[in-house]
Amino acid sequence: MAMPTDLKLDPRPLYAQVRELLTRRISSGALRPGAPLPSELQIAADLGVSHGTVRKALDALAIEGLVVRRQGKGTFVVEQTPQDVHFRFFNIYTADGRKVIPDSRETRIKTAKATVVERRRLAIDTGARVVRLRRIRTHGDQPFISETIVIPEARFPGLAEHKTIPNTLYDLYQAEFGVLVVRAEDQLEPVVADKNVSSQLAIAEGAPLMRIERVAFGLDNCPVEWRSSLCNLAGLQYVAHLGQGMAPA
Amino acid sequence: MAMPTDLKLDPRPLYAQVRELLTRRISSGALRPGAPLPSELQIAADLGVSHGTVRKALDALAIEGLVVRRQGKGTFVVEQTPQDVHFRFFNIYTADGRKVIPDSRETRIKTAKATVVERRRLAIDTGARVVRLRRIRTHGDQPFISETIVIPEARFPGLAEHKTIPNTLYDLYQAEFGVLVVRAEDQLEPVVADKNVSSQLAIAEGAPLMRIERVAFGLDNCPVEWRSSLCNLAGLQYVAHLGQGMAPA
DNA sequence: CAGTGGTCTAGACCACGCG
DNA sequence: GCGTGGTCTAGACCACTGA
Repeated sequence: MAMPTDLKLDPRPLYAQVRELLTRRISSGALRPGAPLPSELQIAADLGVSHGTVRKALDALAIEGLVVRRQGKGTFVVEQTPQDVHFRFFNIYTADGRKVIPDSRETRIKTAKATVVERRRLAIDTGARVVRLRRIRTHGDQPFISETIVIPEARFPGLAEHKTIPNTLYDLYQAEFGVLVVRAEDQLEPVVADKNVSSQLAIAEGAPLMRIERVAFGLDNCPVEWRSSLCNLAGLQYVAHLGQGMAPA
Repeated sequence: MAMPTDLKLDPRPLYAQVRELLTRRISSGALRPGAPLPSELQIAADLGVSHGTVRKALDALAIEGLVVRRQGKGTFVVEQTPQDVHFRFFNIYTADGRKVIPDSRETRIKTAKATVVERRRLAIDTGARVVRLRRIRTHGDQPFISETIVIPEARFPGLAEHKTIPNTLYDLYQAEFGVLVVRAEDQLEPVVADKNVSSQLAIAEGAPLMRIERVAFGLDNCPVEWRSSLCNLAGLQYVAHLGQGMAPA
C-alpha cells in the first residue's frame, strides 16, 4: 500500500500512474478475479492523491473491461464468465440477428515445438513449446467450424493434461492461469472447402467457407492465443462493428 | 446560449444534458464541421454549470469522435477528411499488414423507389425514394470490389445530379449534406463468384468472394447508408478488432 | 502575453446495497 | 445507518498555441 518509487519524478500524469499500478496488481495476481479493490477513498489515502484522480484511473480501467464498478458495493476485478466471453468475443449471428451459441466436440490436445508461423503470431522464442487444441464446433448439432487453437505452454502449464476442456476458453484462461484476454484481432478471408475440411463439416468440396484467424491479447498487450477457424456459415453472418472509440494510432 | 428548459427538473445527470445539447447543436448544423466550440469556461458560464461538468461532456463527445480537442487552441467539430474516413471505416489489409487504398471507377447513379429490403435496412417508409450508386473499386489498377451503395434521397437531396463522385463518400456526406457517419455495422459472408460478378472482376466463376453488407449510422443513431459489396480479396484480409480499449502504458 | 485545454485538489451532496 | 460509487462545484496550477 505504500508509495513505490514516489510520484513527482515521473513525468506522466498521476492518474496514469495510478492506473498502471492497479493494472500491475491485477496482472500479477495480487488481486484475483472477482476480488474487490480497495475503495476510492482508501486508494486515495494510501497513495496520497485525491479522490478525483483515483476515480479517473478507475474509470479508465472500467472502460477497458479490466474492472467492474457497482454503485453501493465497490469496484471488482472482472471475472469473465462464459457469457461474458461469448458476448465480447463471439461474432457470428443468424440471419434474423440472434447470436449463435455453439457447442464443441471431438476436442483433441497435443503439445509440440512451435512452428515458424506460430512463433511469429505468438511472439515467442525459437524452441518454445505450444499447446495445440483442435475441435469441431456445432450449431444445433450441425458441425460448422473446424478450429485449431495454439497457446504458448509457458503461460498455460499443465493445460494439455486437462481431462475436460470447456466450450468457452477465455474464462478458463483467467480462472486457472490468471490470463485475462482483453482484446483480439480477427483476420477474415473467404476460401473454398478442400477435401479434408469438407468431410469434417459434411459439406461439398468447393463450398464457400470463411477462414478466421485470430490473435488474442492479454493484459500485458502480448499475444496469448492464436486460433485458425474454417467456418461453414451457410446463412449465418460474421458481424463487425466499426467507428466506436477508435483513435488514430 | 441561454438556458433552454432549465436544468434540475431533468432527472438525468447534468453532464449528460450538456452533452446532448452540444450534440444537437452539431447535428442541427448550428455548429458546422471544423467550427470551434465555445471554450470550456464559456460553455460553463453560459449554462450555469461548473468547468468540470462541461469537461466531462466534452470528453465524452471526443471519445465518440464527434469533436476534436486541441490543447492550447480549442475544441472543434470533427471535419472528416478522406484519410479519416479511410482510417475509421476501411478494414482491408495486405498480407504484410498494410492498409489497402482503393480507387473507384465506373460510378453510376440512379434514383428509384426503395425496395422492401432497402426500406428495412434504412428504416424508411413505404414509397420513399433512394439514390443507388454502383461502382467498381480497384487496388493497383486491378478491379477487386463490386459495390452498390443505397442512401435515402430525403437526406441527400440532389446528390444524384452530382457530376463527379469522390472516392470516399463519408466526407462528402458531411461536407455537402451535414450527415456525419459515426458508426457502422458490417455483416460478412463467404460466397462463390457467379457469372455476372466474375466478368466484372475478371475472375473465374466459382472463385471465393467475400460479401460485405454494411449499414452506416448517423449522429441521430439512424441508418443513413446501406452498401453491399462483393470482394475478391485474393490474399488480402478483412480485419476486425474485438474487445474495447487499447494498450496499457 | 492572454486564452485554451489538461491535470489535480478538497470538499459537498446524492443514490444505491446491505445489514 | 454506514460505506460504496456517482455527480457536481470552485479554484489552483501546468502545458501548449499563437499573436
